[in-house]
Amino acid sequence: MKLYNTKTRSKEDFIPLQEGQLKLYACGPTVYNYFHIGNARAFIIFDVVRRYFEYLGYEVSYVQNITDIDDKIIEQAISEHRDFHEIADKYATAFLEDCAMLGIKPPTHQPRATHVMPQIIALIDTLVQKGHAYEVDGDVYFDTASLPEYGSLSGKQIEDQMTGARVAENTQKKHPADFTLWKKSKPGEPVWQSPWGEGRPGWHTECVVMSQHYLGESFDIHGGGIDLVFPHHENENAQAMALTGKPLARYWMHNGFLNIEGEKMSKSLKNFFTARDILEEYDAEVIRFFFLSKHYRSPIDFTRELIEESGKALQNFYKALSSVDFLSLKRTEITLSEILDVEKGFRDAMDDDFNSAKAIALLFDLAHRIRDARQEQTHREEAALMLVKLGKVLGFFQNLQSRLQDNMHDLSKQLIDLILGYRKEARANKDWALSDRLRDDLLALGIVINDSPGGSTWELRN
RNA sequence: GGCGACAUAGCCAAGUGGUAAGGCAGAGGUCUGCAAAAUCUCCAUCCCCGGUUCAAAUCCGGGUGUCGCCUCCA
Repeated sequence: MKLYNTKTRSKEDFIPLQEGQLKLYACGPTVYNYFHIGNARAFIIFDVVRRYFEYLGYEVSYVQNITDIDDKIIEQAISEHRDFHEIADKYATAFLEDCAMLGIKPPTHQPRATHVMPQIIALIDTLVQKGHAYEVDGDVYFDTASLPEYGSLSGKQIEDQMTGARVAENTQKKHPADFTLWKKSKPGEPVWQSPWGEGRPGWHTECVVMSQHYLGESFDIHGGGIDLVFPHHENENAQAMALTGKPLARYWMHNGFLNIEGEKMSKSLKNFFTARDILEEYDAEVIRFFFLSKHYRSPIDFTRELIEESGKALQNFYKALSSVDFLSLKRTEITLSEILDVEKGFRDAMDDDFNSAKAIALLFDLAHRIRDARQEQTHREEAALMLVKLGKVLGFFQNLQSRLQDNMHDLSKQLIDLILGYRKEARANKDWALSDRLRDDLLALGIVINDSPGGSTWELRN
């Protein structure tokens, strides 16, 4: 298993801290709004990381935070004229709903920042006592100069980067790179009591507290979007280094950005889509296919044409599974070496820094085998079993049964409507013998015809 | 100013030294009363220039182009 580590900018062999166990942390949302389609990409990618490790037999602890106190939430609360708690709850609930819609398996733990406030304050206090943080008039800052390793994750040299960068003047800080750990409250803002007076936590600290609480002071993989490398993850790691002398995580994984029609998604360009918007229009599984058909570290361009293309491509799997009547398969064993080789190829692809695009190509290979009329029946069934097995590792086929049954259901309805069409024609020709025969035959199948002046309808007899 | 990513067929996209996966679209064959479906086959030498090598999409150097980060951001 190799994965690309942002910290070293290279692919490395993955070696877990404890054999057979994966401690994974991926940054969740700040719940000030519905999350957008770019967030969805990250959530789906780390869902697949988690599923793949589980498939490999790892015992996975997957923690994802819900940051429910932050400037943006306060701003949103003001604009909606509501309490910040209500806003945070509203969007946290929406977040969970949307993730479920996307077929994302719930993380092992999903802690909220406001539930760990004593620990956040304790962490900041420790940093102050260790000389890595300082207070100025109710605000507490992390002292980046106190940590020689600061910048090592993102590859930034503090002195260089600040020239020309748009960094707001803050005369309170000792150094422009110093970041806020604790923020003195302004009137009307939510407050917690602290050794530095009433205030609230800055960004970055809650992730350190929550990840270490569930995963230990240093864990295996920390993930998030590429934009989080700096400053968020750099600052998280700095706190951990200052606290324990050890990095927060051994491997840092970051997914690439999502653009819309070739442009950066932004509210001002009016190309900002929430996952909720997209899910109204497209199937979650199609969205997942779209994301996984490209490597997670590459930028991805979101267009309707490409989503629709993904839908067509995905349809191949269902056609194949329908052709073997997958739901009626009794066998579960896969013994054919050719099919097992495909599984090996799938693992090789996924072991290579989660090459899901290559893995999907192997799923098509299976679909192709299933649909190839020249194959022996047994081979087709084994290929179908493997297709579902591997597809599920990527999070596909979660509603396989209803999906395949719905197809059948729709077909039945269409067939009945078709027969009713013939009967209508027969009745128009006063061919009562045929008309009655059609009605009786349908009735024998439990389908009741109701004739009315406006036409005929049908229902199933209970 | 600093840092980084990317550039593969009409489109999307894998591929880090040995002669270009897969998907969408397209073309042709089989099948077929016609059509559709199904199925089979076909469709690129990898942005440009130079270098290393028996051999490069793949390594090195130089261009060109696109995008991103350094400010809240997945």
